[in-house]
Amino acid sequence: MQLDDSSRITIVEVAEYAGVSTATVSRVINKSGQVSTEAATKVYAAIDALNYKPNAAARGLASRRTNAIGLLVDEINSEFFQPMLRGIEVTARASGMSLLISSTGGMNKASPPYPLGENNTDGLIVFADSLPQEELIRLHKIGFPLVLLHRSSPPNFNIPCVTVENKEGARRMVNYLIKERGYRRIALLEGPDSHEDAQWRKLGYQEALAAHAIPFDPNLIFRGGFNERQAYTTVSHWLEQKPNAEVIFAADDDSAIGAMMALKEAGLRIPEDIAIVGFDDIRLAAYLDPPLTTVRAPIEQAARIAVEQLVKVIHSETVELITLLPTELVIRRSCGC
Amino acid sequence: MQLDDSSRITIVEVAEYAGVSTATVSRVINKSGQVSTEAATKVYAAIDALNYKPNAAARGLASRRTNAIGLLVDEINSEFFQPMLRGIEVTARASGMSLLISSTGGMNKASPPYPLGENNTDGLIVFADSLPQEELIRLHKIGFPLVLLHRSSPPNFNIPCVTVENKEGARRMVNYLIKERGYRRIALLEGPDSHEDAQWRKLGYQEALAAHAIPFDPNLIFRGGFNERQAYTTVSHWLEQKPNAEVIFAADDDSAIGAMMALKEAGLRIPEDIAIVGFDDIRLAAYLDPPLTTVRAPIEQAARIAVEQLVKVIHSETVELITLLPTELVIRRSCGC
DNA sequence: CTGAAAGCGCTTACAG
DNA sequence: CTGAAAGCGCTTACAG
Repeated sequence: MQLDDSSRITIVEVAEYAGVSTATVSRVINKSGQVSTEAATKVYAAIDALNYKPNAAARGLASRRTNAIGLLVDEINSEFFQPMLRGIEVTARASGMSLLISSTGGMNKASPPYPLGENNTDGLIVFADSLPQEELIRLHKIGFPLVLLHRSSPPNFNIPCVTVENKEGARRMVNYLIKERGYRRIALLEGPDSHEDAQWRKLGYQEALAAHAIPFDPNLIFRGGFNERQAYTTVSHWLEQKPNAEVIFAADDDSAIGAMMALKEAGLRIPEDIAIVGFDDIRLAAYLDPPLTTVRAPIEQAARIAVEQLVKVIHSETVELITLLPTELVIRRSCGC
Repeated sequence: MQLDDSSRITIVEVAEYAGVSTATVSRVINKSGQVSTEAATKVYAAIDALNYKPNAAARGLASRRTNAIGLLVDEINSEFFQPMLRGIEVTARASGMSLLISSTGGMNKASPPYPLGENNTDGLIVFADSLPQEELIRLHKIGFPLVLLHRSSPPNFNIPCVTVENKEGARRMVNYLIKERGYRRIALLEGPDSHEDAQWRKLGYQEALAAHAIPFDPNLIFRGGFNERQAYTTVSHWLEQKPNAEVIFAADDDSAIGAMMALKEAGLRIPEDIAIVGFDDIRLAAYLDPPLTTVRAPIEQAARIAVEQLVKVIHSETVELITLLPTELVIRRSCGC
């Protein structure tokens, strides 16, 4: 279906209607350069009368700016993304930038082409492991604005990143389980190795154990994959071996949900027979039976800040290289409180 | 921060490197027109060697296509959006289209400019009430590809739409409450008037009552606003007047959650003192206490189909004018079963 | 099958 | 404060 060409209004028509040059129209639209009030008034009137809308592609080509930022994620596969996408969309729009969203989930992430980059955006928010390190470095080297979300910069490259206090949150949670609840056999349902949130949370778990002189036991580490289904399967199999953990620390709430389902199916009572805690505090966490003790992560806020930083980088302003947002323990009944 | 200009590879460099014209390079990239295998091989080699990426703005300007589709929503404010955004992103990428997402939530929706339209996309998915009817009609009149999601076409304009069987789902739910559960005083916690899902669901409610000769009682209609907080407030106030409804039909699961909270706070047992049901079957519904009886809506599937249709419209293919996806009763304990 | 050239609709030095 | 003109990096008739 072709657009009705007769209705295509360009800057030329506006200029003619207003009796000025296209350069002046451009200056008025972009509020760039000096324009007399008189000329500006005529231009605004013309724009209104003709219902003119600048062509984004032409602007982009001429100015070498797209006025768009991109968000790259792996896959929109959990509740986690609702607050994140909301924060990004709201802030992008408030900054006057268009927002392009794409995922690299289906493709071979190791090699190009990637859907978003220097040819179609002014800058990119890269979530977690949605892009390989080499591509990050390539983009950064050509001076392309980049902000990492829930991931830190490759060493020596200083790409700004925004994330939450994963290690500290996990450390505090495990510390709480040991000190306040008296648990010593704490299983970890860990996230994917490729996901930095998972790595930091595991580290926090290990540090807390060490601080209490509890030896790290590899037999208490299991794959939850930040994924309900995988956690369910893992925990179901695990239970067949009569494990003697007192509590499961699920590295995110999604895997906690899967684990809880497996525990219940095995006839175990939570938290009497085995306790469980999660991480993130997604909306569902408070509604589980029993309600899930977890670590609250400010997901929407991190997303907002990432966009604000990206806009600054695009404008060549300086930004924090590392933004670490505090997390907070949320004690509910699943840990035996 | 300026991109390193020396690294800017254009189609001209590729053509020189390959020893062909830019027209040939363009034909290879776009697989348009005839190109000898020999020439194509050289071009591919050049693209690889130079790490060339076509400039999206230039392509858009020259071809008058942006290769992008837009999604317009009101506000990304509930879990509902996770499956919807996922469905749209996945299908857009599978179709080789970029995806622009924006919301009209903060702005005065009645008047332009709108963030997405004919100047920056090849077509638009318009969700619910994110755009006023006049803008829809304006876009459609200039031949701009449009698909409506969870909303039907303005009369006489035949804009393709994709939605779920709201009326039928609501009708079946209320019918079930009357016939199987014996309820007769059924309160409706309705959604926003501006949201078509809300209108159809109310209609289904009314039809089911009529079919059983139960008079429609305006005193049993309350505003839930498709919103947990609003539903909570509404139901809390309502309870102060000692209402005698036997069951609440919340027009979506979010408002059902708010209502349940208000009921519990008032010391009412669900479903013994008052039953409740919802609509949508968001993930949380199954985890509520008691688990929520609701109507399952295929949200992700509707989103996928909408994008597929939009791509067809962009390619001037014919599509269904109305796609109505079936909904399904999901019986859980909140209705007294 | 291929290339020269016009043109897409803007922005931006440059000159005045 | 204003305009003429070049140019952004592609695509696409057109001619061969």
